[in-house]
Amino acid sequence: MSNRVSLKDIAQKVGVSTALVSYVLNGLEKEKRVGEKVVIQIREAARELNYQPNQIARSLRRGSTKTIGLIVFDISNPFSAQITRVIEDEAVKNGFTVIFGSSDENKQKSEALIDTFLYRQVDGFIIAPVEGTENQIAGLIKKGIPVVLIDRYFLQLNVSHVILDNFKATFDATIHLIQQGYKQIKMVAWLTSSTHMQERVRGYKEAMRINDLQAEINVIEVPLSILKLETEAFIEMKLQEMSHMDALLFATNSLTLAGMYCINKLGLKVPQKLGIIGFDGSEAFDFFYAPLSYVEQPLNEIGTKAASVLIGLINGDKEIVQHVVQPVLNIRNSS
Amino acid sequence: MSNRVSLKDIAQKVGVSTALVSYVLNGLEKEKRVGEKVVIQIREAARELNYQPNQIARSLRRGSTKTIGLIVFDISNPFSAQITRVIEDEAVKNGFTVIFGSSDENKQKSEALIDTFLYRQVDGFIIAPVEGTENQIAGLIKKGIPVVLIDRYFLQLNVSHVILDNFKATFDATIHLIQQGYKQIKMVAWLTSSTHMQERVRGYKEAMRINDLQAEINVIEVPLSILKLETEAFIEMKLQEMSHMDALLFATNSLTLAGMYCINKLGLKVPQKLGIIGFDGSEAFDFFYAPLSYVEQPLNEIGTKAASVLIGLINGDKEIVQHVVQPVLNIRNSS
DNA sequence: TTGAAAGCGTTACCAA
DNA sequence: TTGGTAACGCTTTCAA
Repeated sequence: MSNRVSLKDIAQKVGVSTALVSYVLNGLEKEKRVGEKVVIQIREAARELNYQPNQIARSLRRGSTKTIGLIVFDISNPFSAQITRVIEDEAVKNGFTVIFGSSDENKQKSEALIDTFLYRQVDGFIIAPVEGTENQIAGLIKKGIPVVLIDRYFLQLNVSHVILDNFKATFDATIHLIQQGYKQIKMVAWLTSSTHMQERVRGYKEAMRINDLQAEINVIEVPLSILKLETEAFIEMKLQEMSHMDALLFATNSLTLAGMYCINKLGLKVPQKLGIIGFDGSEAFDFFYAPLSYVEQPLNEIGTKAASVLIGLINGDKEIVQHVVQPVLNIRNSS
Repeated sequence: MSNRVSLKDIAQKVGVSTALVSYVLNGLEKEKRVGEKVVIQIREAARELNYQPNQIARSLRRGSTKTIGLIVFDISNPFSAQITRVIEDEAVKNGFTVIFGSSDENKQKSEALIDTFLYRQVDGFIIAPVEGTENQIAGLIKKGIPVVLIDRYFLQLNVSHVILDNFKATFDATIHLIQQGYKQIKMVAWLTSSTHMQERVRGYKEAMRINDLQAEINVIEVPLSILKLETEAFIEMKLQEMSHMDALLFATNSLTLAGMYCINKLGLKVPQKLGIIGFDGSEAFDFFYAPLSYVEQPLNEIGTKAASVLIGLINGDKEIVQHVVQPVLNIRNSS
């Protein structure tokens, strides 16, 4: 009972060529000066046969699919999911559909996804790029395919991106901790050479430095290769080794959550014995016994901007847009 | 610098027809008995020219897109996001790509998404169906398009689905509360005639009934139309009106979270004065001062099963599969 | 063993 | 002004 009605069926029924039907159904009847009665007949027939245009055929012909390929780290992660939602809305508003994939921070998966999306002729990409995939991104650019990076970028690559002011994020957070009287402030970060992580570490260090606290600078670097459950154990171990420490600044959401479990387990008193600032929001932060202060990324702005820049590029904009959004420091009971 | 290399380019370069190239690049050289040197030449040329097959053209020709259309309520909601991830993995494993959209529990959006995905010729749908969209789903079935519903289903509709045993979920939870000595157990649910919600309410009522607690049955019904922030205020109001109550059972994740905010605000002592059981997991549950007991849906099973059933249908299975998964009751400090 | 050619459903060029 | 018809890139049948 498949409803495969094509332009040809309508054309036959009305007794005209498919061209006319196409014009009318695309609203070009004025421009192409199609006879009035023919227009009405075609409209009528289309409704009667319940005609549904075939986007695949249209895409093949037009050379554009009205599809955006989105690559995030993990769609089940709230950060990815929220930004995906914002991108979806902006895409739909502009008549685009989103196909997505999760890279799991894995180079091979990233490449496989890019290839799949290329085969499917996406009009452009929004990518949260995995470390070490400069060449994959560069390859897209060389092919002339519109790309916007989010969350992270590559210094050597002249590509549009929308990212957080990572330096300012941790700089402000550290300054706040110092103002609250904390001095032995340690940071928990991922061990990676990614620019965004380097910038977050630099923000912390710089804030410490200009307050004459160099001696206290100490970054707990968690290897990326570690499994989720091990993260907690690793941080716990490091915290116990730490001889003096009165505040902790976390570099990402996942590290914050792992840290919260540790702090609960070790029974550290927040904020009296230990000040904490987390990264990104989470409902879990609200229910920690001392609701967490945290650095908030304006996800709406990032997503909307990324999508609109990409759609601009798809529509022919030539200008590379590198947009930096400002973090918001939400202060609550934990610092 | 666009890399538009087609079969024809390779054919020309090697001096053969596009048919041969197609065979070789699809691995049919044995079956079609293509000459050995020709095979090698074609492979070589394809690599040299960096040939990328055009899925759009292939889809048009084959009449299948290897694409799954996924409609969830809201991709930014962790429940949707997690199940999406599972579906993604299963899809990728089988060579499918996922296009998705958020319905926001809105009939119009649901219909628009279905239409968009139809135009795009998806091979099948996985849908968490919005209340009142029976006809939209029925329309797909009538067209012969494979559909699998998740989370909810329609009694009148004979469609494949994968859902939770909703009755058992709340029945078991209520029984547990009763066994812990709670008697004045109230339920917080959405006000809707959806089967899944009705079943959850029924599970609660039945457990109360068989324990001679009919008199205590009381369902706080939150209107669906309410805004997120209002949910909290509404529940708070109802809780204050409640003259006697010693336990609360929440019917969904969002209601649980809203309830947790209220309980914190009203300063109710959990579990001494009030037992709580939530629905679905959440990191926030872990950090509530009395870590929450909750009914867990096996999301992995739901997603995997839904995807595999759908792929089965796409590949020609005729059988309608209606799969019910079992809830897991996780008991912790709050009950 | 190979190739010509017919489509898939649409759009858009160009001829009348 | 209107309407054929070629072409988008691929698969697949049929003939050579």
